[in-house]
Amino acid sequence: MRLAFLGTPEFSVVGLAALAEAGFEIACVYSQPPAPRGRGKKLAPSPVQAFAEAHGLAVRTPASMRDPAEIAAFRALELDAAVVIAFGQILPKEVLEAPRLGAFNLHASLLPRWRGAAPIQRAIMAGDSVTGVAVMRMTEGLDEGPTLAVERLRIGALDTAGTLHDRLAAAGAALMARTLPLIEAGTAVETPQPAEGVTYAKKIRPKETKIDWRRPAAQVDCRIRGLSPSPGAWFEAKGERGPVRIKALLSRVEEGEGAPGEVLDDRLLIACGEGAVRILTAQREGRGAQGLDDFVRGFRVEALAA
RNA sequence: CGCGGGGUGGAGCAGCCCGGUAGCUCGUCAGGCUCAUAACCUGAAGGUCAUAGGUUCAAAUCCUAUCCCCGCAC
Repeated sequence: MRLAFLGTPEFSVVGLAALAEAGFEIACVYSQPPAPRGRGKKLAPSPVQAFAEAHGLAVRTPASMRDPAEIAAFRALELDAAVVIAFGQILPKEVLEAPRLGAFNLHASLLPRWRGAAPIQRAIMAGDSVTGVAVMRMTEGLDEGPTLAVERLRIGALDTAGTLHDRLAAAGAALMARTLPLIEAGTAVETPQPAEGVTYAKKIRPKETKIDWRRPAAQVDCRIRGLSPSPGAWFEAKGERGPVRIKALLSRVEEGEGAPGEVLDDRLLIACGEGAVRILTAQREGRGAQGLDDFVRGFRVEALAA
């Protein structure tokens, strides 16, 4: 099968690698153009672009797929199908309809729940116990197309967006690789998404990352794990030279009572609006992530900053 | 040239401002105590203080350059 692959972040790389490995012909890889990333605001290629170049695949990084010249070039590829995994751009109808069989998207949620940008994080933040991956035929609406294959995955109590991301990426990559042949054979069944249960996974905003200890422990815990490892939920503790910003990367709900934000013991047990949360993995500014034992050895949290 | 933090025995940190004996918590090893222990007590091993220069009688500490890690912003 002759494919174009459109994707940008690490999540997409897993899918691209799987398709290449499975022997699909990757006519061209599309990714978002290099953008200033990381420290020093240096221009860096997206993970997908980096992977594609390292593996000798043709890559294009147009600023917009709406560009008529870009659309013409896309048509000229004479594709069987386009595979889109977290590309980061809305694709015009002309692009979706250019490949012989159409364009197919891998989405990391049980559609129609969590359509949109940050489905993995939102699922954990909402306290969902199950999520999944879905292959769907792309239509013009945002993640509204009919699904062709779905796989469910449980969300564990200690799952973070990071661990779940990895499992979903692997499961999704395999699902896509399995489903494409069915699509080509014409045996794949398209199921319209139900009208009920639609939710949207909005992009994570920095404002959402500060921990609000007044919320119930379960919610605080979900937020911590849903935002971990990136961008990370954080709070400020009282340090000798002023407040120290600490990221909570993994937590667990525990018994405990106290005023919200009260430090209940010397092992990062902090009172919430209801119950308490113990932080199991933490990271302070300038340092790497540390497990509870290591963190506590070098930095004692006695009270949170006001 | 975006802003900032950090690299100190195996792990996590303090010491740096105000140069002068290598400190703390833990781990490891040996011994002791104990019915016993991840508990407690005693002792020991283990460090080119990221790297390269410089200043100085003397540098973990001050100056310069380089490498690596991290947070914010993006």
